[in-house]
Amino acid sequence: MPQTPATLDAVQLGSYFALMDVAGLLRHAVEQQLRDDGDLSYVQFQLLARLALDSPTGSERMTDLADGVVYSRSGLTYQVGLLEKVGLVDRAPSVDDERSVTVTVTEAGRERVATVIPGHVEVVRQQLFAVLSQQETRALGELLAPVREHMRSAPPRSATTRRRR
Amino acid sequence: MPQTPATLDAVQLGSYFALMDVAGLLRHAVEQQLRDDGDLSYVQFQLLARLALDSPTGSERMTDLADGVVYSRSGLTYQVGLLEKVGLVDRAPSVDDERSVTVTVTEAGRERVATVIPGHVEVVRQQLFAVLSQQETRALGELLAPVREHMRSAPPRSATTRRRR
DNA sequence: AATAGGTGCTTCGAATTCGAAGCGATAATC
DNA sequence: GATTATCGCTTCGAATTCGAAGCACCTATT
Repeated sequence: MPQTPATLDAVQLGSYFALMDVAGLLRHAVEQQLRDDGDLSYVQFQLLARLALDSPTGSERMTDLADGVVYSRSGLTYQVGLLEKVGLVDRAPSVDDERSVTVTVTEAGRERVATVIPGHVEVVRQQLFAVLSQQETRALGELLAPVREHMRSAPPRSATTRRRR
Repeated sequence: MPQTPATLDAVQLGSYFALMDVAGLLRHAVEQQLRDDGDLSYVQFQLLARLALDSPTGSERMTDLADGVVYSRSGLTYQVGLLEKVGLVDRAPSVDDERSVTVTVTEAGRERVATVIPGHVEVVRQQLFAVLSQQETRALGELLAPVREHMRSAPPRSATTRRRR
């Protein structure tokens, strides 16, 4: 295999670091806005948004939520517990499988998402899209979409290709 | 201002989520490799790499380190403390300013970085660059570099543009 | 239909994270 | 040059995170 040197060239390094930095900075900015405007963590927002905006029924099983978000099961239990405590979601055993727990957004949960969205969008626009043209935005998405597919197909929690020591 | 609706179009949303997802998944993969191969967290690796590879002297002030990494001061104190405890860095008061602390990589620290780098590079290549052509890799970097500049210039920890409630 | 194994979620303890408050050291102002 | 503000770092407590272990339920094998 001649084409796999143990180095990243300068272009690759630059892209890699830029990606990680941008995501980190964006996440910080977004988290602060969510905290200020709606008293939500990024994860909580993701969960609520997924339930309120993506799910037709407003409900999902814990496992499906965990798979959507990049997140551990136990962490999910914790965050959903917090959301339930403040009345933004309900939790109930699934009808067809007693093990499963179905999480459902409450009306208050939907309202909270609606409250937070405008500021959220505004931050993302200012931080990320302010410096990207429409074409560049499209290009970015088209570059990253297949990468995401690729990464999701190779589960990150167990696959390091090989493990030494 | 007619060009600032409180919405992100589908293309923007897709790019935004793809970016956050990819970065999150990549970070997971990388953290696992670092843990397995060198018993380092991602932050610790960033710190060591910056000292060992980017700094001519192998030293930096705590504040400069914190600014380079996206990280809180107290978190930095904690992690540098861990690194010092295992002998990968030294910590000493600065000569010119008694308040400052100068952190320096030790020889062991340099070796640790060297140990971890090949696997690290391999993970990044497999997760990220396996699905990107050379041109695409370049394009990604060129898209993100100005974004990073923009974000760094507007400090994320204090600027939410405006805060309600 | 009994047993063995797999699934879905939670509990637990340890580690990591942050912001606020605190402490000396330095800089700025008068 | 004394006082006041600022800076650089650490300590502290609270919150969040994870993986491992545990528990209840479901599925497959016989």
